[in-house]
Order: sequence, then C-alpha cells, then structure tokens
Amino acid sequence: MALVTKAIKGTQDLLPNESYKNRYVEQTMLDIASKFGYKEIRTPVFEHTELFSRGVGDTTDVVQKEMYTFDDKGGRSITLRPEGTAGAMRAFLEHGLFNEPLPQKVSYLTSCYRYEKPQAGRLREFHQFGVECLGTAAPAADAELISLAHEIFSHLGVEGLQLEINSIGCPTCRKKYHEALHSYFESKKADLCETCLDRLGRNPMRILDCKSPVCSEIAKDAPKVLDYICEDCSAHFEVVKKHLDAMNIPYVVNPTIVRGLDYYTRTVFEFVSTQIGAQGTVCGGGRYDGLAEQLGGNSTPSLGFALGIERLMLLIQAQNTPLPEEEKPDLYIASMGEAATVLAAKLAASLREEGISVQYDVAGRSVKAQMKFANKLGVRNTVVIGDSEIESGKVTVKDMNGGESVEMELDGFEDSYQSYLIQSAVAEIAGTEGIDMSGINLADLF
RNA sequence: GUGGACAUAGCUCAGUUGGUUAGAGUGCCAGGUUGUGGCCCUGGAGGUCGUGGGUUCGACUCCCAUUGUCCACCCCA
Repeated sequence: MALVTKAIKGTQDLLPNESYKNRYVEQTMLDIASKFGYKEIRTPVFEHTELFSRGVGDTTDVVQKEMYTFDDKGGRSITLRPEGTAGAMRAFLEHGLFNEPLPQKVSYLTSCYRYEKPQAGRLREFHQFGVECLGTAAPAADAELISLAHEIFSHLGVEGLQLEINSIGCPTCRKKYHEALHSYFESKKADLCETCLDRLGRNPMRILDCKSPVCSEIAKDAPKVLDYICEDCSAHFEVVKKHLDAMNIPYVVNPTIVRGLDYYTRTVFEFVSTQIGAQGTVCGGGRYDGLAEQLGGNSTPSLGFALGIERLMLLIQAQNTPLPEEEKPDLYIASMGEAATVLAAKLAASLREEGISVQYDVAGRSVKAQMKFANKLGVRNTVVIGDSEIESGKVTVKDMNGGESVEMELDGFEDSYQSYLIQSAVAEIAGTEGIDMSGINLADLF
C-alpha cells in the first residue's frame, strides 16, 4: 500500500478484466464508420499551442483555463490536445488532402487532456472516438454524420439517448442574433444571476442554458436563434431535418444547445443521456465551416463529432447493455514434471500457430492447482500430460463444461485437436451432435 | 476555480460512549488421494486504519491541516 506514487488525478487505468469491453466498443465504432467511408487518421497527442488557441478559440474555457500547456526544451509552446478536430484539420491542410476527392472522411480514437475538476463522466485524460467529414457544405453531409452516430448507438444496443439538434447560423447571422440577445438581456440585467452577467459579455447564448429559475424564466422570452438565422442557414437546417426524417432518426430541436468551441457554425447536435450523472452529453458535434480558414487554409466547409468513450462505457454499464463475452482460451495443457512441461510448451507453440489459444503451466504448480487455474480462465478444454501419457502416446481431452472426454494421440495432436474443435463448433451450430466429419477435408474449411 | 460527502486488507464493508494482539465476506496461495477444475472443509499470506500534526495515561475512533476519491456548479466528450 505504501506505493511510491499513484495514478494522476483525473486519470484512470483500464484493467485487464474490463479492457475487452472497450476493445469491442471501439472496434465496433471504427467498423461502422468504415462502412460510411471514414478512414482512420492518427495525429500527435501534442501540437503547437497556437493550433488550439486559433482553432478552438481564444475565449473558450477549454483554451483559457483547461489546457495542458508547457514549453519544450526548444522553447516551443506545446499543448496536449484537448480535442481531436483541430489536429485532424491541421493534418488535412498540411498534407494537402484537399487535393484528394472531397469530402475526406476521417475517424480517430484518441486520448484528450483537459485540466478540469474530475467528476462523473469527466476526466483529465479521456478518450474520444471522433469523425470529421472535410470539404462539403451540403446539408446531406450533416444528416449522414448524425446518422453515423445514431447507427453506432443502435448497433451497440445503447438506449435512451436523446438527439438534440440546433442551428447556430453562420458568423453573419449569428452576429445579428448575438446583438439581439445582448440587448434583450441587457434590459433584464438587474434580475440575472452573477454567472449570467458574466456570460452576457462573453457568450450571451449561454444564458439560455442557465439552470437558475429566474434566468430560465427570462430566457423563455428571449429572441430565438432560429428566428435570426439567414435564409441560407435556415434552408440548410430544413434539409438536414428532412434527411433525418427520411432516415427515421428521432430528434428534438433544442434552440438552447450551444457548443462551447468557437469553430462551430450552422448545425450543432448532441446525444444526451440522463443516466450517467450531470455530464450527460455522450456525443457532440456539428459543422465548422470556418475552421480551415481560421487555421490559415482555404475555405473548407466541414463537420464532425466526438463521442466520449468513458461516458459511453458509463452508459453501457448503467443500462447493463449486453456485450459479447470475452474470448476464452480454447485449451489448457496441464503438465507434470519438466519433460511434460517442455512437451506442453512445444504443443502450445504449434497449436497457437494454427490459431488456437492455448495456455500451459508457467508457474510450476501441481496438477490440481493447474486445473483450478484453468477453470478460472474459463477454458473449454484441458489435457493432462504426465509420464504415463508420454509413455502411452495418448492424452485425454477433457471438456470443462461437462461434455464427454475424447482420447487423442499425442502424435499429430495438433491436427486432431483442431478437427475436434471444428467438429464441436459445427455440432453447436447445427444443434446436434455426432456429425460425421470423416469425409470433410479440413483444408476446405479455411 | 467554488461547494458538499467520504477515506479501515486486492475488492465490498464492520469496528460499539476513545481502552491495549484491528475484524467479516469475497479474492489470492496451499492442503484435504499416490496425477485432475467447479461445491464443501482447513490453514496461510495480506492493513504502520490516506498522510502530517494536536488533545489524552491511551486515538481507527475527538480536533486541525494536507492529499486523494466521489458528487454537484462552471464547462464539455
């Protein structure tokens, strides 16, 4: 217990008995994204600080107070990425991917870093699955993007998420809206709470989201974004909704959702849960048509979303969402004595080459202890090798789930065990036993 | 950054108005047939009671500080 040190505040270890769940979920997301045409991109964990201050926005909380920023030994200001979009966009611009067929669709699975006070669903190091669709202004892309997130959740069997969408307009119409909001709240200044007074100066849209009863009462009669967005933005939003309706994706228009990252324009959306605590946004994203220019590139209308892995896992746990079981080893070879252990090692090696997962005793334990161990591993079969087996050249494969034991020759054991596995798999699928495999050529099965 | 709750074995937790060798369940290791798992039985390892001070004859228990965890605000995935 007197450890030298512990994991850093706000960080988590993912232990071996849990990691297979994350692997399944992450692989599922990458696979689904791949069907939508998204290819994985990997960018560095750290970037020039400027990328985020310019991209994410100087006035945002993320940039102002949450970044892990430091000078490297060459005096460069470096920041651990607080989100994934800026890095993806940087790579897109830097490598001229805008010369490739557009849109470029990229996905990623990364860790992000924000210096925040940890709480349920919020860590200092957290993981995001994200996708970015770079180089299209068409509303069909917005809807397809949302449908990708929707598909991921429904494929995983996650329920109860509400999709909320909104349009925050382009910079031109948003400016008008901000002005309208500002003058409205300015007139109610006396009644607003302290944080909202602060918001009034920085980002009046945030006031719409205030939980204080007084403020939310005031907010009810505030000007609505959707009344202020220009014709183009409005038309864009209508088409997005039309697509969603056509794809049977349920959503609610929530005029109060606002993204806290400056690069967002037009469509914004969140998938929200009420089951994982206060940090209920499992997935959030939207369009960011101005980001490329913000970073010094040519205009590249784009959009994307990020999905919080830890929050998703929290939700899966809260809902008891059934996930596939962890893969168990096929075979455990219990051995007695050195000669038998050497033989076990040799057998295991060639079985593994055949794609079979095998374990044997590497702890020098008694047969009984080895059997207990095998049981805890959940292996399907065990085989014991001792002097008598070596002498007789025969071993007995024991089915740990109560099935019949089968005797096999040690000579050519790999082949007969593999055929035994195939046979029992076929039997399981067919729901019968004792299918005659004698006429089947094993090689044809692979 | 602000506020609240909590810190006892790997895990989940007991621990009586402060009283001397700190407990349970579970997990781990070993034994109960000379070479065979699950159930059962026995034994063992494992804690300077988060850390540092203070009060006291005596502190896991009371006080202060500190660190950490959890939850909420803020913000966001």
